[in-house]
Amino acid sequence: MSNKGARTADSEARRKTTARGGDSRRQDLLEAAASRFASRGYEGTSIRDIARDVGMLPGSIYYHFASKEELLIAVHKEGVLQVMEAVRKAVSRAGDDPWDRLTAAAEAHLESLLGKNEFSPVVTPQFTRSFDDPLRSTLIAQRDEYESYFVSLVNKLPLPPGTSRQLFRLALLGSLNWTLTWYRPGRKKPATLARQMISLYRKPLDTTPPE
Amino acid sequence: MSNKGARTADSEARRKTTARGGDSRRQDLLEAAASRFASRGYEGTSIRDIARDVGMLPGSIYYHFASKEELLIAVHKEGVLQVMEAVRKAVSRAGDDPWDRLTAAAEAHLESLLGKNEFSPVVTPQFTRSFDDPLRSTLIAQRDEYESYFVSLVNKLPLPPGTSRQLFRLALLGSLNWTLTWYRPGRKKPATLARQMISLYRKPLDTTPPE
DNA sequence: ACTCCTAACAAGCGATCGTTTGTTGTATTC
DNA sequence: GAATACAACAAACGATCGCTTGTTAGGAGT
Repeated sequence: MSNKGARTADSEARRKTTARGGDSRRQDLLEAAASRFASRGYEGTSIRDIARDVGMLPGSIYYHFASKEELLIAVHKEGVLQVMEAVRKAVSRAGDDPWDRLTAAAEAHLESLLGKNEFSPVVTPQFTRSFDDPLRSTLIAQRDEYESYFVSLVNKLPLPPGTSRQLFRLALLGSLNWTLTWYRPGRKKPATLARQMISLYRKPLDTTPPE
Repeated sequence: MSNKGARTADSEARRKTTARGGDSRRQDLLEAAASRFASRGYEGTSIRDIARDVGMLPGSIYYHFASKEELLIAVHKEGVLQVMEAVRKAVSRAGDDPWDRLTAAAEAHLESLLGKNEFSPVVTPQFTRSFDDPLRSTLIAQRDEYESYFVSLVNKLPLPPGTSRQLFRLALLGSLNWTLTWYRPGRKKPATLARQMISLYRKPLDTTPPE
């Protein structure tokens, strides 16, 4: 019970800043940056663009973030967090069957990737590709924490002997993530898409009779 | 030595320019731009970067290409052409079996995507995503010509009734193209990867007995 | 009341961006 | 040998880039 009251809690007090509303401007900046990064890319987005979106002068951003790069890292981190929480929650709602759990994860994954969430496109490794190594490693490390969750889901799957679980995971994630390039909202719900993609794997597509 | 027969071929003479080497500098520019675009992205690449790579002053590029955007379009076009030729040739070498033909196409696709070819990463739709509409439509139109070839290959496949051929095609291309984000050379050959990915679809992964 | 901190504004820094313009050496053509 | 076309150089244009600095209005804590 070493809760000493206000003395040790100065770090928490600093996070709330103005007491009412929290650091809402920081969140505004994160969202505006995520949206811009997702649609125009990192290099294609200027500090001035983001500032204009939130109604702030360019220089003022540097009160909240030390650099454009740190803003990117924060956006990426927030994105990983949001997707990971959505997936974890969906899996915990699913039953014990390993396929059901993987399906629930895929559904939640696609829903946050294609849904209203502006952060998730930034999280994709394809986004990370163009950076070089101090920054790149940081982003990959954040992302890996999420990806390893899929490893454990796939490992629990009863698969035919000789099947490469790693390859299956990468192939499935590829199919899912690739929807970002062609999906148009309205046609089919993301969750439906995810379920259908998984069932493509479960059932055999080859109808030619073995001899 | 002075070939006199080139009387009527002034259009061809114009393409070769200096007679020795053809328009080799234009090709140099295309390759340098492709390599930069692939590794740093379009916005992350400056005209000065490309000029330095080929040993030329920045302004000189504008003798060969009217703008940075036209250079991108030319790079993209060349990339589509190279991949399409490789795939067409591979398919024509394959037999009549629809699965064999699709497998051959996937192998060639992955080989040029992951191999030494610097152009192919630029061709991926993920690269196209961040541009806006006059340019974006141009690139997508170039790419669609290639993608429609896969449509015809998948359409010839004997699939179980009720299977969405469109979804299967998109899922497969997703798995293949996503390798760009995780593949590291040396571990496994691209062609092997392609074959294994297709076989993931052909055989059922679900081993739970139906009741 | 008095500090102190927060969160922003205002202005501008040097660097780099895509692009333009004028010029020049060098082959090719007549 | 003169005229032409090619393929590049040299220099700079205005715009925009990420970022820095100095300042200020207004709450919060004591």
